[in-house]
Amino acid sequence: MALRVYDTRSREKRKLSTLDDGKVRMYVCGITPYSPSHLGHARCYLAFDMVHRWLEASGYDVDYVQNFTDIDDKILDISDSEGVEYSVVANRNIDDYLEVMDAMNVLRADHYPRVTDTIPEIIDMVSTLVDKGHAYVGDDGVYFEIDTAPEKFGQLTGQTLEMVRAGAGGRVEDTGSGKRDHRDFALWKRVKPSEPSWDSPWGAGRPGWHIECSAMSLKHFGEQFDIHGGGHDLRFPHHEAEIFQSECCTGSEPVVGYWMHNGFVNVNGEKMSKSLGNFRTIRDAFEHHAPLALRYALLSVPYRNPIDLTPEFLGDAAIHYDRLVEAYGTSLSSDTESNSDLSGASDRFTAAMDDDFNTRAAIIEVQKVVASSIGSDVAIWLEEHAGNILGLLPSSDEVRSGLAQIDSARAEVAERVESLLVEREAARKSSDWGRADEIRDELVSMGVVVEDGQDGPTWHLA
RNA sequence: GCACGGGUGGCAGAGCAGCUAUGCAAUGGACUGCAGAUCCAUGGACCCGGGUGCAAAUCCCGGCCCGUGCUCCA
Repeated sequence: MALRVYDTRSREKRKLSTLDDGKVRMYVCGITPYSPSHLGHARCYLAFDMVHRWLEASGYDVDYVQNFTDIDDKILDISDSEGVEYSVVANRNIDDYLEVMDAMNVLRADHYPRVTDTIPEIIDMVSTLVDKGHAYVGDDGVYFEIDTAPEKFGQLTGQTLEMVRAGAGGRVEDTGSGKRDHRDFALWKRVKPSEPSWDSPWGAGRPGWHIECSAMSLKHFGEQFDIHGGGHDLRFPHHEAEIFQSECCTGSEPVVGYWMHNGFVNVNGEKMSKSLGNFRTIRDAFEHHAPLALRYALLSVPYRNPIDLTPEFLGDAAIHYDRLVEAYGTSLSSDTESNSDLSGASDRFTAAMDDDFNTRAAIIEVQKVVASSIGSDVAIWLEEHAGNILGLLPSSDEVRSGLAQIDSARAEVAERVESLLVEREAARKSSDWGRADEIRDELVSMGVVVEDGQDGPTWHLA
């Protein structure tokens, strides 16, 4: 039994083997905070939160770094139009991000470095690349020269230099004017005096898009680390650019042991994007779905597969989530054991998670336990597996206080309900269905649902 | 065009050589004044064509179709 992780670079699941035994250094590309977080972000950071939790549950000491790209063209566009500092826009959206992630039980990373706090390290890295001949200074910035390390090209996407040359077509002219080759990419962009900028040996400017991740991972982890995560779309060019920058700077390779990429979110079968008008923020989704029900939905498909968030899919997840919480609550207040085979469920759960974090298969084990048993041992099992590992449960205190609230709400109406039910049973006995249904309607209007069973009626709050 | 990932029952979605996936929906039954809930049971699938195996959704070859990427993107 060993954890196997799919690595985009080698295109296979490999047994996890880390640089230091028992320790995992994990870097995940964070957000560019130019807008409120959307469902694609939810999928990505929920996936890596799950990875984080499973690694720790498996006994690893995890050092988890996730950056904020807090200076960028889109942030500047927004701050210009609002007439505020770029940091106002960035901080507002970072706060939004952390809030919605907290609501979905995402554990905090150990470090959230920002580009604007990493400028000296970025400048050092660019300087080294220039000194080593991997980068050159053009008239509008500093560029990495792909032809100095062509063997590193295509490690994550399988593309060759020729393919990208052919495929880029008309877009070539739009990219930096100082490039010698369109496949080269910017390390440092010289900017207009009116824009926020930092001094550098190449003039005032700001970092290119890819360099911050290389600089931050080098700063926090050193020359090599174990897991690098991010969205599927970042494989090229962003992550391939990181390989160039990091490995050419330090000379150590591979910079990353396992490249992990999560699949995309579709909405009703279409890729979620602003141009299609089906772009949804996490906050909007909270209007219709409990944060943890949303988490349930997003974890119920293996992280590498695309996921289509249709109303039916989200509705199913909400049903399962409610059942899970109910079973947990009932089990919490039980003082007898279920006598069911929980160790078999544990084994299958572990095997599923060890197989490249197959949360779908793991959740099925949770569903089976939820469906089949109630007991104090079930409460403990659910708390560990559905709660601590998958992060799908509110805390036991929250569940208990939720139950207590329901109890007190029940107690408030209990007397009235019981007397109405007595009256209704009398009506039913004399086959006065009109009167019986009238009383049931009255109870419904009080928010009480009546269910007739073999041993007489039972009721609960809607 | 090139690269990568896919095509599984009504729907969603695992499995990736042999053993009921699962959930929702459906059907039959129990219960039932009606409703609801619950319980039991049942049917139903692996894109097409070849190949290798005792055995193929699962491996190989060839098609067809879909998604994503190819310098905004998690």
